[in-house]
Amino acid sequence: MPPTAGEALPQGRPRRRVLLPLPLAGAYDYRVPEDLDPPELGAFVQVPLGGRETIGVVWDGDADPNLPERRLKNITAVLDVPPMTATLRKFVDWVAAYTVSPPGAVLRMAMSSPSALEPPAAKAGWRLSAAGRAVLARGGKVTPTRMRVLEALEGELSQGDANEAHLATTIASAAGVSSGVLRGMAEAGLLEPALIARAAEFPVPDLRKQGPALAEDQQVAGAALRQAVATRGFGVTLLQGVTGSGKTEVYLEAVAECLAQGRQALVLLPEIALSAQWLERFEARFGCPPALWHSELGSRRRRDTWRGVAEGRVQALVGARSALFLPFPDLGLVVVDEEHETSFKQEEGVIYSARDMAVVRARLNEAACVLVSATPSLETLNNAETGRYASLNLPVRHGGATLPKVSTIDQRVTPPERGRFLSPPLVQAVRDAIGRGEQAMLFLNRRGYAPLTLCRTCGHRMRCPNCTAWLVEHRIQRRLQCHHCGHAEPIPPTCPECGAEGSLTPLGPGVERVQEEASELFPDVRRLVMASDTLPGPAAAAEAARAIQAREVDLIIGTQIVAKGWHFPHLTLVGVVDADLGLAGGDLRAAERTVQLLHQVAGRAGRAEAPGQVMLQSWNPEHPVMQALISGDLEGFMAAEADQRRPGHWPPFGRLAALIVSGEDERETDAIARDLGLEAPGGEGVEVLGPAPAPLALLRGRHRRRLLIKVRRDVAVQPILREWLSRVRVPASVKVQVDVDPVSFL
DNA sequence: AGCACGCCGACT
DNA sequence: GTCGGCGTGCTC
Repeated sequence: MPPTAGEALPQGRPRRRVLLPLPLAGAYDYRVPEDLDPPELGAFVQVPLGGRETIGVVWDGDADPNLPERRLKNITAVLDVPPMTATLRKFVDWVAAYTVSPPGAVLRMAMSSPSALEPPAAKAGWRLSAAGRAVLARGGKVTPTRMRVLEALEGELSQGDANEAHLATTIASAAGVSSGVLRGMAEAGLLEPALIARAAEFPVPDLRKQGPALAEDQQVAGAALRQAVATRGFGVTLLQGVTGSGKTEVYLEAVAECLAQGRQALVLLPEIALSAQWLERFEARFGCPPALWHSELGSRRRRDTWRGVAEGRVQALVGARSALFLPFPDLGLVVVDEEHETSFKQEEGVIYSARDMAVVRARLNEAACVLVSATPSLETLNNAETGRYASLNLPVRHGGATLPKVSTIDQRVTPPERGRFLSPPLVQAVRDAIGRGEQAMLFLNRRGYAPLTLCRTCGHRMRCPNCTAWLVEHRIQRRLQCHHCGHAEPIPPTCPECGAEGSLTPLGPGVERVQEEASELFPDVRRLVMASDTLPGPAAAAEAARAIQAREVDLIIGTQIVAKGWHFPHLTLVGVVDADLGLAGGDLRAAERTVQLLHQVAGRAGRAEAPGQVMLQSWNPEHPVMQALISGDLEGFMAAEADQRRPGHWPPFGRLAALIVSGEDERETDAIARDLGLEAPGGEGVEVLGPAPAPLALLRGRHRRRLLIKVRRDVAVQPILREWLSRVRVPASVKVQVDVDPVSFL
C-alpha cells in the first residue's frame, strides 16, 4: 500500500547483514537501495567498504536496528551466482566458532578466489544481425550457400532463442559450408560478432560401467558403504584395510551410489599433486576423470570448477582440504582417504583439520562420511571403538598378494661403514632383489644431501638466520637451504666463524647422499630419486610412476612422498635407512606417526605375486614402534598408545588447544606470552602449560612462544579461549594464533 | 585484507 | 622545503 498523507512514512530501506571475506569480528550491515530487489540469504553481493568495492555474502541474522541510517552504505549489486546454501553458511559459522577464528576469514576459504565469482568465460562467436533476420523474414537476394547459414542459425542451432550466438565451427558444420562463407557474410553485415557465455563442461561419470572385479570382503564392505550412502542421512564409517587391500575400489562403490542418488561426491586426498595413479583408478571405474581442486589450479580452471560445483554440474570432485569449502548444492558423500595424514591439518591462517571438518560438513549436509586408512589415527580409532563411527575392515591384500615380511637391522650389530648409511645386510638385500629382476626402494624421510654442515676446526654449525633450524645441504643445487623458510645460500668455501678452509663437513644423510652411496654400490642399477624437489609437479610424479611401472627403474630412493598410496607391482624390497628418525623430540604423537609412516612405506612392497620384504635400519630395534611393525600388530600398538594417553586426559581422551604467540621482537613476544600466562584460565578439568619457547622458537624471523591448554573432553574449550584472549591486550606487532586440536607440536 | 592517515630521511 | 617509507587502525 503506498503511503498517503498523514500516515507515518515507511521506515527506511531494508537492511541486510553482509559477511565479508575479511578477518573482521562479524558481518556488516548494508542498505538495499530502491533500484535493487532485496537479495536473499546467501546471495553474493558487491558492497562498498572503506572506499573500495568488495564481494560479500548476505548472512543470517538480523541487521542492527541501532546502527544510524547515515552510517549505512548501499549494496552495489547482486551477483549472478547461485547463492551460498544454508548448509555452507552454517558450516562457515561452525568452523569459525570451533577454530576461534573470525567468520570472514573462514568465508574467504569458501570464496576461494575472487575470479570464481566473475561471469563464466565467454568465447567469440557469431549470431544473426538485424539484416540477416530481415533476409529470413522478408526474403532477399543471397546466395543459396549463405541462405543455408541463415536457416541453420534460425533453425536447428537455436532451440528457442534465434538470437543465440554460436562458434564459427559449429555454424559452418551445421550449414555444411566453409568458415570463409561466414567471414564473407559478416562483411556483408548478415552476421554480427557476439560472445557465447559457455559454461565449462564436466564429463559425466558412467554409472553403468563396471569397475575391476572385487574380492568377497571388498564386495561386503562396498555394499555396506552403498547402504550408508543410500540412507541419505549423516553417518561416519571408518574403512580400515591393510595396504594393498583395495580400499579405493571399495569406496568408489560409495561414490557410485552417491552419484546414482543424484547427489555430489567429494573425495579428499592428502597430496592431490601426487595422485596420478588415483586418477587412473577413478577413470577406470567411471570412464572419465573427476573434477579436481587444489591450490595450484589456474584461475580459469578454478572459476570453471567452482561454478560447475555451485551449479551442480560437477558430480564427483577430488581435492585437497580446501575443497571442503566448495559450494556443493547437494553433497551426499565425503571421503577422506589416508585420514591419518597430518597434511589434512591446515597450519596457517584459519588452523583446522580437514578430516574433522569433513565430518562436520557431512553432518550439516546429511551426507555420508567415509574415513579411509590402513593406519587410522588414534582419534578415529577411538571414535570407532566407542561406536560413534561405524567400522569396516579389509584384513587381507587382494589379488593373492601377501603382506610383506618386516625385519629390523640392528645398527649396533651390523653398522654401515664409516661415513656410509647403508648397512651390509641391506646392501645385500638390495643386490639380491634387483638380481632377481625385482625393484627395490630405499626410504629416508629427509630431503637434500646432509641435514647438518659442521666446521671440523671450530665446531661451528651452519644455521638459518630466520629459524631455529640447521641449514640442509642440497648438493645438486650447491646450496644450503632452510626447510622452514625460503632461505638459501651458497655453500661457503671457508667457515664463516673461524675462516678455516675446506673444513666444512656434511653430517648425516639425506636422500641425495643415499643416492650417491647407491651410485657407488650399484653403479649399473637404474636409480630414481623421488622427493618433493625432484618431482616438482603432478606431471613429473605421473611420469615417475609410469617409469617405475614400466620397469625402467630398478631402485627408488625417496622421501615420505613414496609412502603415499603408490602401486608398484614389481617392487619387493623396501629398506628404511633411518627408522628411528621420527622418534626423537618430545612430540605426543611421535610414535603414532612413525608407525603410520613406516607402515605406509612398508606397504609399497610386495603388492603383486612376488612376496615383499621390509628392512628397518634401527639403533633401537626393541622400541615398541619397531616391534609393532615387525609383528604387524598395529592394533595392539595403538591400544598401548591409548593406555598411555588416557590417564593424563591427553587427546583423544581430552582436548588440547595451543596459543602460538609470535613477533619479530623477542622481548615483546615474551612479554605478551607472559601476560597470557598470568591470565591463564583455571578451574575443574582445565590445565594450562607454558608459556614455553615453541619447538621452532624462531621461524621466518619471528620469535615464537607457546601455551597449551588441556581440558577434559566434556569441557568446551572455545568459550574459555575466547574469554582468555579478551583479557589480554595484544599489540599489532604480536600475533596470537589459536590452534584447536593441534597435531603437530612444532 | 586493503587503504587510509600519520610521523621522520633523500630529493626536485 | 616536499615525496615517500611503511607502522597503526578502521572499514557497515
